Amino acid sequence: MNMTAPKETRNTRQRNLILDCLKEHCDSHMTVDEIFALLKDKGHDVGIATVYRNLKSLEDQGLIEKVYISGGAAPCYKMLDETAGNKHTHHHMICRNCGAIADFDEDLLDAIEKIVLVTKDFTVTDHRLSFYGVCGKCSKK
Amino acid sequence: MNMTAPKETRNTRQRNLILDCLKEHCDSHMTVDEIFALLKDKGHDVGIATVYRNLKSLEDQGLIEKVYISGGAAPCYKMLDETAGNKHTHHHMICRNCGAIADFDEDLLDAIEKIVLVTKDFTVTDHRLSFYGVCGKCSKK
DNA sequence: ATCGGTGCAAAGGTTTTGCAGGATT
DNA sequence: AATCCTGCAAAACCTTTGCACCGAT
Repeated sequence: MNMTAPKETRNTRQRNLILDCLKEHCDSHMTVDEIFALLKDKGHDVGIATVYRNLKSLEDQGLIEKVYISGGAAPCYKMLDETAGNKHTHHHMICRNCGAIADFDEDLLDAIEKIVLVTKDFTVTDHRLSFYGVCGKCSKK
Repeated sequence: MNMTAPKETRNTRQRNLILDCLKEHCDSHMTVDEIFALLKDKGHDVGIATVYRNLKSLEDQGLIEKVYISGGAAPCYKMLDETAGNKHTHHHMICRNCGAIADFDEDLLDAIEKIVLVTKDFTVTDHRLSFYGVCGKCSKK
C-alpha cells in the first residue's frame, strides 16, 4: 500500500533562478529581500510569494539552510554544501565592522561535545557556532 | 561643549515588571508573547508596545540579550548575567525532543579562537555557540 | 491530462510609530 | 517643570494563503 505518495518537485524557471542567486552568493547569506531584489535587477519578474514558497520547499529538501544571525532581524538563506551530511561542519565569522559573513569549514568542536556529554548529561547531535570580531580587511584599515 | 546629552533611563513600573519576568526565567529564554502573557496573568496591564520598547532599550543598555534560536522563528530575550563582561561566557544546550534550553557556563573556545586568528586572519571578540541534542531527562525515557 | 507551481491580492501576524495623557526625575 | 514613558490605535512590515490560470511531467 502506498502510504504517502512521494510528492514530486518540479523544475521550474523560478526555482532555478532562486537557486542560481544563492549559488552566486554561496560564500555568504542572502535575505529574502536581497534575493527578490537581485531577481528584479536581472529583469526576472518573480512574485515575492513564489520566492517565499520556493525557499521553504528548498529548505525542506535540505538544499538550502535558513540562518538567524544573532542580533540581526532578517532570516538569511544560503546554499547547503552538498558534501555536508546531516551534521553541521562549518561555523560563521561575522565582522563587527563591515558585516561580512565568512565560513569556517573545519569542525573543531568534537572534544568540547564530549565534555558536554560527560559533565552535563546532554547528548549533542548538532551545533551552531558563530564568531564575532574584526576581519583581516577591516583590521588593516 | 555637551556633545550628546546622556539620555537618562527612567525606572518605571513597566520596565521593572519586564525585568522581573526575565529574572524569574533567568535560566531560559522568553519570547515577546510569553513576557506579555505572563504580565497579563499576573494582573498587570502593560501595552504590547511598551513591552517592545522596553525590550529594545534594555537590549541597548546591555541588560538583556536577544537570541535567535536557529530554525525557530520568534526571537527570544533573556537576562544577561551581570557578572559577565562584554564577552560571552556561556553557551546553549537545546533539546531536540522537549525544547528545553539550558546554559553551559564554561567557556571552552579560547583555543579555537586562537586557531581562527592564525589560520583565518580574523580577530574574534565574541562568539555564540548552541548545542542541539537530547537532554538527560529525555534520553532516559 | 494531471497536478504542482505561479502571480496576484487579500489576510494574518508581528513590530513600530504618532499622539495625547501620565509618571518619573 | 521638564522630559521621558505609556497606552491606544493606526501604520508599516513581513510572511502566508486562496484562487484562477499556467506550465512541467
